[in-house]
This record gives sequence, C-alpha cells and structure tokens, in this order.
Amino acid sequence: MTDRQPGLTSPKAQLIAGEVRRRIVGREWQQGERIPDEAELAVEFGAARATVNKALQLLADEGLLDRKRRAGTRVAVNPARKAVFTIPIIREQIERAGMEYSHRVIAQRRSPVPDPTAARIGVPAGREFIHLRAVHYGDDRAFQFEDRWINPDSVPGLDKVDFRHQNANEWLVRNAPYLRADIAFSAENADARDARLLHIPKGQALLILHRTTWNDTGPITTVRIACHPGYVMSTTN
Amino acid sequence: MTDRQPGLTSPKAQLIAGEVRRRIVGREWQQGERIPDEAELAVEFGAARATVNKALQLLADEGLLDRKRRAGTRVAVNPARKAVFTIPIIREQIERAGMEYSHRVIAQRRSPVPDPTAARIGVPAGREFIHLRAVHYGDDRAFQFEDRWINPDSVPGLDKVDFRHQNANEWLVRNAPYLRADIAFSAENADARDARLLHIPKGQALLILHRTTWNDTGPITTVRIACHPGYVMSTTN
DNA sequence: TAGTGGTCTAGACCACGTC
DNA sequence: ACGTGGTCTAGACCACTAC
Repeated sequence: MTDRQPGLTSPKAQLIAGEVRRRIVGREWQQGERIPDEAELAVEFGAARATVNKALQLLADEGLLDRKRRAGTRVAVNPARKAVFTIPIIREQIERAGMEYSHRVIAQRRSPVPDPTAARIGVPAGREFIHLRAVHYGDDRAFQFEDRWINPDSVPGLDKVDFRHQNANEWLVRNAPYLRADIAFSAENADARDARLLHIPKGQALLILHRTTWNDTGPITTVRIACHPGYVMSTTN
Repeated sequence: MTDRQPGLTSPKAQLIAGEVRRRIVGREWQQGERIPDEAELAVEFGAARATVNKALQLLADEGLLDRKRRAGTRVAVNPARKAVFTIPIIREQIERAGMEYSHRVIAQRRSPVPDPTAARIGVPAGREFIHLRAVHYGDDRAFQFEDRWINPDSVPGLDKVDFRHQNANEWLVRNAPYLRADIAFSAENADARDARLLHIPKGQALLILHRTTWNDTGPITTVRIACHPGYVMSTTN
C-alpha cells in the first residue's frame, strides 16, 4: 500500500473500506468488537486520517460499523439491512425494455381532496386539487394505472397544462423540484377500476406504490400507482 | 465563515448543500443549467474546496446534480428518485409495536434446491440446502411467513443449529455477514399454504419480499417472505 | 490541451460521551 | 477529563473529457 499503480486508480478510501469489510466478513474482527481507531488504521494503511475516516463512514452508512465518539468504532451487532431502490421513470423503463411507450389520460379535473388523503398529506379537508388519472402502456399493454392529486398552489402555471399531451410525472419532475419525498410499497387486490384499466381480473394482487412529494410550502403531489401483475421492484446493483 | 457559534454546530458542508438545494428548488438555478464550479462556490461560501466538494457530492448522490469532470456541474434534468428502505428485523418491529414476538418453525430439513431457485441464485441444480419454513407472530397474530433456503457450505456449524429455538434471520445476521444482498418487492395472491399459515383467505394480495445474500464464496441464503395483508414498507425518514 | 471534478494529505480544532 | 470521531482547511496532484 506504499504506492498506487498508474492507470490503476482505485480510490484509496475504497481500498481501505474493502479491506476492513473483508476483515469483518472473514470474522477477523468479530461482531461487537472494537476495531483500531482512525489514527492507528491511518498508520497501518499509510493514509491520512481523513481518508480512513471516509472509508469507515462508508461502512457505517452501509450499517456494518457503529461509530461513536470516545467509544470508538465497533463492528455492528445487527447489521442494518438497507436497500436502495431507484424509482424508475415509467417511460424510460418501458423504452429500455424495447417497447413503445404511450399513455392515456382517463380524467383531469379540479376536485376536492378526499378526507383520508387530505389528512394523510396534511391539507385542510375539502381543498381543491387537480385530480388526474392515467394509464401507462408499453406496446399497448397496460403497465401502470396512476391516480394522482396535484396541489395547484405548489406550481405556478399548473392549471394551463394539459396532461393529455404531457406526462404528468415528467412534467412535475421538471417543473416542481421537491425537497422531500415519501414512498411506500404495499399490496392490494385489484378493485373493479384497477381491473378494467389494467385489463386484468378483479382480485389480482397488485404492487402499489404510494408517493408524496413536498417542498417548503407544503405537498406538491400525491399519487397511487398500481403496477401490472408480475411487476418486481428490485434493488439497484 | 470566520467563526462558528459554539453549540450551534451545523456542518458547513450541509449548510452549503442546503443553500444549493434551495437555489435549485427555488428555480434560481434551472434544470440542465450549469452551476458555478467548486472553486467559485468555495470563495462565495468562504469554505475550502473540499468542503464544497462534499456538499455537491451529497446533492449528486440525491440525484439533484449531475457532475462531470471538465464539463462541470449541472442541475439534473430528471432528478433520479431514490428511496432508501430499512429492511426491519421482524422481532424488533413487532416489539416496537408493543406486541409480544414469537415464531414457529414449520419445517427444517436438508433438501435439494428447486431448479428455478437454484438457477436464480446460481448454484448447480440438485444441490442440497437447508430448507426452513417459519411463521412470525405478534401477540399470536401471524405477521410473516418465511420460506428460506440456506447454503450449508456458507457457514460452518450450520447443521447443528436448531432454529426452533433460534430465529434464523437473527442467527444468520450474527453468524454469516454478507458482502452483497439483493432485495425485491412484488405482490402475489396468497396460495393455499400462505393462506393457511397466515390465517387469511386464499387469493388475498400479499406483499412479497425476496432477499438473497452472498459472500465471496457464493450465496448464503435466499428467502421469500410473505407479509400479512396491510403490511406497508415505507421509506425511512 | 486545458478546465473541472476526484481524491489525498497533514494539520488543526472541536463536540461528544464514555470513562 | 480526555480519547475518539466529525469536520474543516490549504495545498497538491491526477484523471477525465469537452473543447
């Protein structure tokens, strides 16, 4: 570790993280055990402490290490299992699968937000949002049914947009950057409307994605997306 | 930034990230637009370039910025939507909800891995794994049905463990650290066995979690977890 | 080929929380 | 109280790639 091959650039912090990970996986450093402090590792690896710090923070983010001031760094006893999902843009996903994307707007109108939804996103009952329902297709096969409420106050010019010619999701992504997003997965049996719009039997198990975005003035949009049967959401990597 | 208030420690990198985020959300810096380079921002914010770099990397990880050498940093056109889920340890989750955790092992025996599963995790067809099926309860209500295959070669001493008295998940977490994990969500209608074990009607939509862990020698364990109806997996935060 | 981000270093100060 | 991690700085060299 005294030098780096030219042309073989592997950030030193990642090399260190890899070596520490190897020692943990190889049981060289046992769960709950304290590992050498940053200064010691810096000497061992011939690196600056900042570099070691970066490496160990990586592993702490992965959940493999628990770090506390004064108490030192310990191998996590119950490694947190974190999973990162990239929420796909439906059009890109369909096109990447070699299919032709299209979408159809079922309805677009101003309408009072239903009480349960209003409560969930923290707006007064009876507030009018833009209610949009649309189906996304790949080669004429229905992929997703989207039921969306958009806060008209969150984005100027929203009333003038006609989402029949403009994917709501993409328009919002481009025109209403958000500060915070909530996402939740669940499973539901297809109700009559889901079944009709996705061309599937009623009762079919569907993966449901609920997603709400916020900026500093309040909620921007909340959406329930019903995915076609067989849809799998998997970790990126 | 000549001084920092004592007791009011907000890492400078995060302050910078917050300000840049504000400018993006406030449309001050438009999507696709190039923002000042690190050196300029360092001067503006009175910080070292490394600090600005850290802040901008944070935002790039969030998907808000696209960074390229020589080309500079631009506001992302299609902000990637990433979601981080913490896969809960079922016992902790149940106990946190104030219920009493228990679990029952339905079966534990060596058995050849079914072909589709073997193919999915990349082991030769017919290999014998330990096949474990268990139900997790909270206050006698069934929460999850777990159908797991464990590679006996991956962990020494595995054959001697009796999972009737030892939660398999937790034992593995503590005794078989992994290098890589795949996780996938989907939805399935409850089959007869799911229905019987979870005490629900057949056909009920269930959130299904597939999870496989690996170390450098191959797969450690793969599991299908069927969650009780109404289970919601949501982002941490 | 030159501008920009990626990364490292050596040193420093500080906050936190265990001892 | 003091050891440990958290963070910042100023400077440096390098890799990538748009120009």
